[in-house]
Amino acid sequence: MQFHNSLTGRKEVFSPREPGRVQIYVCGVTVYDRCHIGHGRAYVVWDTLRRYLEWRGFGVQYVQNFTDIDDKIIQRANQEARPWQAVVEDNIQSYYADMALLNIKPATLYPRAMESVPEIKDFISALVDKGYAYAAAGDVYYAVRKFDSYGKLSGKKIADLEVGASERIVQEDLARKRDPLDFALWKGAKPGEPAWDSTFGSGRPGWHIECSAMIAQHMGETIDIHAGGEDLVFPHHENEIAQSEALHGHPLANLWMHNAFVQLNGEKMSKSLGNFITIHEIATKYHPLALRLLSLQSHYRTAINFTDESLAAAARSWKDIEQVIQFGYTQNFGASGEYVTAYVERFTEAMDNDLATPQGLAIIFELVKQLLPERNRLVHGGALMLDLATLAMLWRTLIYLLEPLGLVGTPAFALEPGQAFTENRIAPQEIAALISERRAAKQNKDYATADQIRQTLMGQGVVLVDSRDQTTSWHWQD
RNA sequence: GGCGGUGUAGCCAAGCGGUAAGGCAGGGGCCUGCAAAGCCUCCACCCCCAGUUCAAAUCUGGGCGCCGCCUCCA
Repeated sequence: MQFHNSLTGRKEVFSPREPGRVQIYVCGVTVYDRCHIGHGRAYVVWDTLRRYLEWRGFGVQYVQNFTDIDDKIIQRANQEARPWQAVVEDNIQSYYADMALLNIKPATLYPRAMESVPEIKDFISALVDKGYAYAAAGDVYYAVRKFDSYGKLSGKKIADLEVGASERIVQEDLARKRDPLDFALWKGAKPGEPAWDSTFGSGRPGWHIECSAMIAQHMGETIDIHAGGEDLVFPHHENEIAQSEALHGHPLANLWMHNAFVQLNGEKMSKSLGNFITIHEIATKYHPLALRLLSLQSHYRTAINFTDESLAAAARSWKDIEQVIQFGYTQNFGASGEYVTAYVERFTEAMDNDLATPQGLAIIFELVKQLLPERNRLVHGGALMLDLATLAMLWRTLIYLLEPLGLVGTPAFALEPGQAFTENRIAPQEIAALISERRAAKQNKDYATADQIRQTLMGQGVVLVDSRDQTTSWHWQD
């Protein structure tokens, strides 16, 4: 099993520190707003990593934080004229709901930064004691130049950074910092903002220190995998490394993995740019697993350009998979039994190669392509081409392979997809009446009337299927 | 400007030196009163130029385009 390590820039054989056990930490969201489809892609990717490792037999500790204090949260609370805690709580609940839509397994632990303030303060004190950090007028800064390997993750050199930093420096911060590159570990309290007491004075933690402190608190000094969005490589993850490795003297994580972004019209989608579509919004129009499928159709290190066309295509593909899944359940093919090992081997080989989900999905579609026509033959009254035992084995293999991709199971849907269309459906008795009316018309060779009835029902989402034996069956369009 | 990534059909995408997987969309045919479903079938000068090689989408060199990071951001 190989994964791409951002630290070395190449694929490496994966070997956890303890055999059979993997610790993964993923940087979570700052909870001042709802999640957009970019967040969805990111967490689908890391959930798939987690599921795949579990599928391969590892025990996985998956920890993902919430940043629950920050300038934007304070700003949002002021706008909405309510406590920052309320903004945080609402958005965390929305986060859980949105992730459930995408069939993302709950993390082992969701630590919140504000629950770890004591640990954060201790961490900062220890860095000060070791000479890596210094207090300045109520703030505490990390002295970047003290950490020799600063820049090793992002490939940046201190000399290159100086230019950028000096151009954008905020004058009042510069006055306190010994060096423009230094970053805040503790921010001195400002009037009217939430603050916590500390030996450095009243204030709140900087963003980067949260993750370092919470990883140490909940997972240990070195973990197997640290993951997050590629935008976090610099400065966030670089700073985490500087903090944790300066204090502990050994690697924070052996493997660093980063997901590429979702673009909208060729441009980065982000809260800052304001060009985002929320997961919630998508789920009212499409089955949310179509979004999961779309995310997995691209490799996690490749940008996805999100368009209506690509989502619509994914929705059609998802419908095929969904129909095949349903087919097996109605046929009672059973979840246990033999698999077609050739498919399992090819799937495993693809996924072992840096989580190559597009190739994994190609194998999924090979199975779907065999099963779907059989399902359709059955629905439309034709005879099956394959025997049931073979179909059952193919179906079981499909279900088995869909599991690590998170495309099967029972997602806790907060919204019923397509609910708007199902509420006012035509009654089956009415359909039956129209079918017999149409049969009479057909017998009289009144095809105009027959076609009109077909059209009418089609408008109601009902598809009529004529069989050779003069009978007509029907099913919902979706 | 520095660092990183990427460029394969209308769209997504595989490919890791041996003559272009798979999916979506689309075209044609058989079947059908019309449909649906099924079956058959069609659909790529691999960003450009120059090398290496018997052989290159794949390797080397040089261009060009797009994206990201360098500032809060998955």
